[in-house]
Amino acid sequence: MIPEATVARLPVYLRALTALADRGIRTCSSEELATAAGVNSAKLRKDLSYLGSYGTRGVGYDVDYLRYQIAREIGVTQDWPVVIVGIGNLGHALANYSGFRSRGFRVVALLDADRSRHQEVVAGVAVRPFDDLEAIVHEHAVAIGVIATPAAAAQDVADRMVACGITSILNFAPAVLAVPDGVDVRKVDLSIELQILAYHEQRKAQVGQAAASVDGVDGLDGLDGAAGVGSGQLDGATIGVDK
Amino acid sequence: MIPEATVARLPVYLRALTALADRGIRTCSSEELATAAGVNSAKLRKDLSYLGSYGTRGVGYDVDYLRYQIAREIGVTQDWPVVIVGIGNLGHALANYSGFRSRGFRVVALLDADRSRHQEVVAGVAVRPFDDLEAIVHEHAVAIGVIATPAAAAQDVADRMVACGITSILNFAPAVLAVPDGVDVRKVDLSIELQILAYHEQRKAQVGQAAASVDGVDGLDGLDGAAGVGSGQLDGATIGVDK
DNA sequence: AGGAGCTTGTGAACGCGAGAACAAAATCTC
DNA sequence: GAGATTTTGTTCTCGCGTTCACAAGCTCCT
Ligand SMILES: NC(=O)c1ccc[n+]([C@@H]2O[C@H](COP(=O)([O-])OP(=O)(O)OC[C@H]3O[C@@H](n4cnc5c(N)ncnc54)[C@H](O)[C@@H]3O)[C@@H](O)[C@H]2O)c1
Ligand SMILES: NC(=O)c1ccc[n+]([C@@H]2O[C@H](COP(=O)([O-])OP(=O)(O)OC[C@H]3O[C@@H](n4cnc5c(N)ncnc54)[C@H](O)[C@@H]3O)[C@@H](O)[C@H]2O)c1
Repeated sequence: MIPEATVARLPVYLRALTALADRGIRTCSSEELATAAGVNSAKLRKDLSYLGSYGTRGVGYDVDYLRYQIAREIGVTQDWPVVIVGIGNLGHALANYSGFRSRGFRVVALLDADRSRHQEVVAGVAVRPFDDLEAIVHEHAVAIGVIATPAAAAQDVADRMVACGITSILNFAPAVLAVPDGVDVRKVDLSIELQILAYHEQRKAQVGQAAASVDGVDGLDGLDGAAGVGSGQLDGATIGVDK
Repeated sequence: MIPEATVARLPVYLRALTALADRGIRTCSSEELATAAGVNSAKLRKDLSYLGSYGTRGVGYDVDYLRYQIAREIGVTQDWPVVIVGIGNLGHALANYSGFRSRGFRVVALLDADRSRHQEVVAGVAVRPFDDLEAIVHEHAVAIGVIATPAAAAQDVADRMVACGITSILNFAPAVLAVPDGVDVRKVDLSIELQILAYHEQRKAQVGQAAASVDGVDGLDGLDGAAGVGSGQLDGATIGVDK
């Protein structure tokens, strides 16, 4: 129903609205909200129009009301239980991350295959054996799992998650996961982000060099609009399994 | 020159090729590589065609040769110096992450505004005062900066980075950064990823409910293809500043 | 050497998202 | 209360990315 690109921006709007509300602002125009969210106002209005007509012409949007509507549409008015698997460097950071709870997610369990970690308590939650996964998923009706294990273990963990009934996975391991239809996978991949930056960085350097060697000394004048403009942030799909 | 969507997938291909090489495979078809990378083979071939004709018809691609060509195109045959600012929970994990060095990036400095952290050494790199940023950037010719501070500090840190000459920023803070033209910003936002999953999760639940109430008892049979299919992973642009 | 069998590289069609532009609706002014 | 002003919601167009389908080209076998 709602385009995927719009769904990806709704959380940004939600955050911007929360920031406005925190500053005591009760009403805002599409222009203001768009600036706060880092998009242009036409796109913002079109995105919001998919949810319904929650604005008032000539006035703008009621911050709290719009916030609630977006939150409801995304589904973060309720609390989502989440399990994190792989409590190493990254898993610890995630477990300690306060942004989870404040945005509608609750870490109900931390799981790790390494026995020596089972004594530990991170952010008030005990680290438990990976084999407890099924019991926990059933007990708390967990639908969302986070994978922070090494890449080699990621597919196994995903398979186990799916077998337990988890239908949404956030994967931090640099591995391509195969999952059945109906299971969503999103990946967060630091190295890929850096490599994309490196690519553009290299191009800037090349253009600079070429301009310098053509113009003579200082090829930096005409570059402002030429380098790194207009490129969006979009990643390849990793959802479902392709046939 | 190369479409942005393709640039974002090249690192995935690179990783898949490395995995194949590690398994001793010297040659692969577009079909095999596409499967390993989680995309379809037509897209893979088109992506690779932007780099040149590095395959052999009837045979496929030489794994090592293609790997080198992609690495060269991305710019990871050279080493990129990187600074990380904000050595808290997440900053520690990033500093300890070995995937950096193995993929063409070298952490040359860890910076934090908090004095009490300046004694610390993480993964062999000392945590230094944030004010050392300029000296470090100049000394090591740093072009890429990583922000792992709280959201409130992110814009300040970005401004300082840009002032020092950094032209690529990877931002982990949940904040919209405004930067001048010519500076690339990519964001990694955990909460947004989770919220996108929550949205789809909620929709699955709604469809399940509707089907159950219409079909009578068990509405789960016909759902396989209906829920969470074909949705890609793409995020709103955060590059450059919009006017 | 020549044909059969693969596999790549690309032209063309299609669908989706971005952005501009405008009409509809609310408030404000007098 | 009527017109001016502001701001939303929507239509339309353009461009990009994905996918299909096939011709071009390489190898192997006979
Ligand atoms: N550290 C980072 O900043 C960072 C950044 C980007 C990506 N990553 C990726 O995130 C993942 C985790 O990184 P890390 O630095 O925390 O690694 P880590 O080695 O510190 O932690 C991995 C944890 O997973 C556990 N584990 C291993 N196999 C398991 C299994 N089958 N089931 C359950 N738990 C298992 C290990 O016991 C360990 O505690 C890796 O795939 C890494 O590539 C990490
Ligand atoms: N921890 C996570 O798993 C996680 C996940 C997603 C996003 N994030 C985001 O990443 C950021 C860091 O998270 P964290 O959990 O590591 O927070 P943290 O509070 O543990 O660490 C933040 C660090 O930044 C330092 N800092 C603050 N202001 C600074 C400044 N102006 N200059 C330099 N350093 C400064 C602080 O001293 C601290 O060491 C936050 O914006 C958070 O929202 C964290």
